[in-house]
Amino acid sequence: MAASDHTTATKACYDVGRDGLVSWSQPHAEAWMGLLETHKRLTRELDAELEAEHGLTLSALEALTRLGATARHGLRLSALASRCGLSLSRISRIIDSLEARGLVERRAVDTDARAVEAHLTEAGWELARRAQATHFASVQRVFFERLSEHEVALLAEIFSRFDGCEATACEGEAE
Amino acid sequence: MAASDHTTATKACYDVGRDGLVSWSQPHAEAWMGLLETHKRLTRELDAELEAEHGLTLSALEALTRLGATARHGLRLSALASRCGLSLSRISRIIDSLEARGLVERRAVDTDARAVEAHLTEAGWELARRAQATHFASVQRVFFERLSEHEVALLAEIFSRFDGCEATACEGEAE
DNA sequence: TAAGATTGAACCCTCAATCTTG
DNA sequence: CAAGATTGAGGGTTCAATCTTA
Repeated sequence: MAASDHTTATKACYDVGRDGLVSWSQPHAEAWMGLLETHKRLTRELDAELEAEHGLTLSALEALTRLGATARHGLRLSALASRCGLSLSRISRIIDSLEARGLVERRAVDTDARAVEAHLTEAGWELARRAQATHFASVQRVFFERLSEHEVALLAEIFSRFDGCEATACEGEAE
Repeated sequence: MAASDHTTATKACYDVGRDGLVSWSQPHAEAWMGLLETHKRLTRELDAELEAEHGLTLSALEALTRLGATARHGLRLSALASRCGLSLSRISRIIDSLEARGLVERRAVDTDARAVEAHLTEAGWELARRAQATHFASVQRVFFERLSEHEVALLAEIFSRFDGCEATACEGEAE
């Protein structure tokens, strides 16, 4: 695997092997691949659990949670999409399915006839709380239990650097 | 958001707010959400770039790379699936599309008539090297450039704890 | 013209069913 | 019967096209 030994150079993160194929130095490979694989493993497990227990997908739970986090338990679809990091198209269909289950309802906005707000119903609010409780316990079990407090803080700091925050997402709209 | 103050208790990672909705303590929220959002952001950017430059998806590049990493530039579909962390079904279709582009070919295995091996063609091998080179540079740009060497090692160590390594994936098959 | 939302097409992925061979 | 592979169905997601309204 012909690892590069000049650990002083911050830039040399990968090498070309004798056969012409590129490969990272070991810690780099493990950090990047580890991010991908850890994400895949954890989200699969959490998603399956959430689906089995509440018939919700991770994205649907996030939508419910974002709605529940606002004062009026409602948000415009476009605002919800941007907060969830999903396309407006996807959010529209997620709301379709939540509405069909009676967890959410669409309401017209009187100040702007183009807009639609999704609002939690009583059932939606109750499911949001129940699902969040079990989901949080699951995340605790599969993720936080393997980390020290110090490491949690470290990860929080590191991931905050990738926060993008691309203009539109940061406009602090009223709730 | 009514944060819990007993930082000595390692277990208290979330609280129930005055309104009944659960929320994590801030560093926990940022660590977990940060993992999800960072993964989403980075893979989207890398995937788009890879698609634009080489017409490959992240998974297709991984398949090509795994094949190129073996001595014979070939692997059984089931072995490839387990190394990529994808379903055999998905791998079969990825190989379909790579084969249609002349990057890979399916070969029968003489010792087991049920098995099929995917082998890199000359064109596939060349694309693998080119795509890897630009992809590695992209990962460097969007990921490693924001991390110190120490942090890379830290992340590698942390993510290794989530390695699952569930029996079948760990049987060191010959290449 | 542009913004908010919806819809159709297409891709990535998994699961279950099927077919073939050990 | 079990293992390797393929195929059909279905869900999650995005993009482009469309419709309505600011």
